[in-house]
Amino acid sequence: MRKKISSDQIAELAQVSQSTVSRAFDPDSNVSAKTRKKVLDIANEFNYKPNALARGLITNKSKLIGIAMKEKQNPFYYEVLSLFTQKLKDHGFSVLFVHTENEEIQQEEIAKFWEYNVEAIIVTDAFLSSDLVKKLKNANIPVILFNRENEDLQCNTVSSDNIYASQSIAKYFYNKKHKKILYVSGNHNTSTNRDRFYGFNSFFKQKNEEIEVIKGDYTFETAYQLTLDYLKAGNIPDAIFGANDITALGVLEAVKEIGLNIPDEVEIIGFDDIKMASWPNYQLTTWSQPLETMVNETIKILLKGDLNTNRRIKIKGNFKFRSTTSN
Amino acid sequence: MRKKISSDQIAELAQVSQSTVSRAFDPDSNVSAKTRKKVLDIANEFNYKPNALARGLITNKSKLIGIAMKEKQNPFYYEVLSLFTQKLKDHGFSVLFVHTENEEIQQEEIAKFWEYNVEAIIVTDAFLSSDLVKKLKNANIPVILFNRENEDLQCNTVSSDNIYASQSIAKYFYNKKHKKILYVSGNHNTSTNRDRFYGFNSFFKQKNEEIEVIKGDYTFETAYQLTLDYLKAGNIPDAIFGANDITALGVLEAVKEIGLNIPDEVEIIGFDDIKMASWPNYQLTTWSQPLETMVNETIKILLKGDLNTNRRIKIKGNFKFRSTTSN
DNA sequence: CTGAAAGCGCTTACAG
DNA sequence: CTGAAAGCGCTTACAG
Repeated sequence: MRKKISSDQIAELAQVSQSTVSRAFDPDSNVSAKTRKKVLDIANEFNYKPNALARGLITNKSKLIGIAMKEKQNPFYYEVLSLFTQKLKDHGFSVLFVHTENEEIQQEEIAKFWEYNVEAIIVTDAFLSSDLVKKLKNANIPVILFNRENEDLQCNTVSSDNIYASQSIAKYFYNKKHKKILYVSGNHNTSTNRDRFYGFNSFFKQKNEEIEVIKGDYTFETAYQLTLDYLKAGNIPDAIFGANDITALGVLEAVKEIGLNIPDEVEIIGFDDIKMASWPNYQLTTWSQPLETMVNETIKILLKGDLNTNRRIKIKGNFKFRSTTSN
Repeated sequence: MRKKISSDQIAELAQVSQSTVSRAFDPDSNVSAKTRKKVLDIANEFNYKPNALARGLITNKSKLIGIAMKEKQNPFYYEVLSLFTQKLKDHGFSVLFVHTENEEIQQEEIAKFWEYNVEAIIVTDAFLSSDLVKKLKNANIPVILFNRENEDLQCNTVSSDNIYASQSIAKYFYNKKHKKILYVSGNHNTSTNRDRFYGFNSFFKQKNEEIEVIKGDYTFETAYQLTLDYLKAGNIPDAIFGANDITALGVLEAVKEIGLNIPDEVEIIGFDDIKMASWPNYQLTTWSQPLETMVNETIKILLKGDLNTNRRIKIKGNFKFRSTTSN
């Protein structure tokens, strides 16, 4: 098994020192144009590329970012992953990816991130114990929570402003003079659900109105089944807020099945604005998360590399009106 | 900015040599139980973990696998990614992930894999030029194509047996005595579409029957729109094969919208068996790809690390009957 | 079972 | 602008 070619060999072929080969690959290094061209040409010919492992070792910058994601069959997070890999690449970072199962990420799940000396860990739709965050901080690995918040955690956080969003949705329903309002929730142990419920519910509380709640889990199946049961029991809401799009789509199908007219008899609003929301058969009105801005803000924090900040960045989204509301 | 603790420092704390610290972390190394415990305890106390970059450099084994994926809003491939990261972890590998845009992956898109010395590259739902494959082979990086095939490419390939599958679907429709058969295709430049069309079409050719074709692109929207146009033009097929589930779901919605009864007037079969296919509102009959087996086979090849094989592994799937067929 | 030492392939002061 | 040399943090023959 032949080994890959190294800078030593390129140096010999180009008749320069190994340091010069190294410099030729660094645009900021002072190398004469002629020498650089010679080196790069030969490197190209032999398909030489600097070994990132060696580089990472000596510079103590792995140029690696760990992304841990708890997949929940929610396409939203795959859009997140795609966006991150693309944008991070623009900054010279590569992505070490790990899939996690639990809402709270365990140390062993991200141990590899540690070993590979990642420059930051982005945790998407899950969180970690404050103990783990502390350990990581000691090891000089900043953690950024994406779309999860936790007051106790000493780390940076980027999410959309869930309370503002759900209040806006509540306000929309309120102005429509809807009386029977239903919230179909997401997982109870998530900050997103907590905030969306809080914003939505507190708005109506203020107006002295009660809302009804179905406890979902951010999946289509649960939302569909429980909403169907609810409707079959004779409950006819005027307006339904599904805690995420997948949930709202489950709601939508249940309402359709019962034969209620959407949006005339029931208005439905989701959250996320995943691609499916715009499918012709759904045309779901939803709250659009400003994904691109969120990703950009995350990368901004990461580029600063400031470990001791504890920022809580919340980004406002906006309505995306389609045909499950009448406006 | 404090640096991470190294084996040197652990050695000093444990009053052993640095080599002994290293050995303590290798279960196959001969270290007395007592020494190992002492070292590991101290390592644990100080959150020391061997630096994978340094290890990769000296062993010339990065324990990194590159996965390149062309996302196509097809949830199937996210299940693939999840499965791979989980199973590879069991073998001590970590995943460098990259998202690509084009059907044919460019060198610069996977240059990072090269630099990080990945032990293999898994390409999912896309392919590479034979030139690139050759270069990678020279650099000692095996490529495994997952769910794409290409006769010209000198690399290993793992996919489900698309021809067998589509022939089985054709046979199913044929035995039902369906006359007007429609195939809604995927992208024409993919091997999956080529094989699925070939298997399906050739079966009917043999029986001297013609099928009709709509040119889709593996997306819901296109399948929905074109099928709707087709139906509105007065075409009423007895049976439709959608080249993947997302396509079949688009077809399903179009057929529903026209008001045809499924499965009595029209039978529909998809391909993949994504989670959505089993959603209560769809209940799509489909051809189930044996995902787990496919992933296992891929990892098997990878563990062998045999660069010069050129295997074409095809795995047979099976029907998953739901309510878009009557049987 | 343990230690001293070489070396993986780079980057980067230092010197000229 | 260029080269010689040190060193990043490991693994692994080699010797004892």
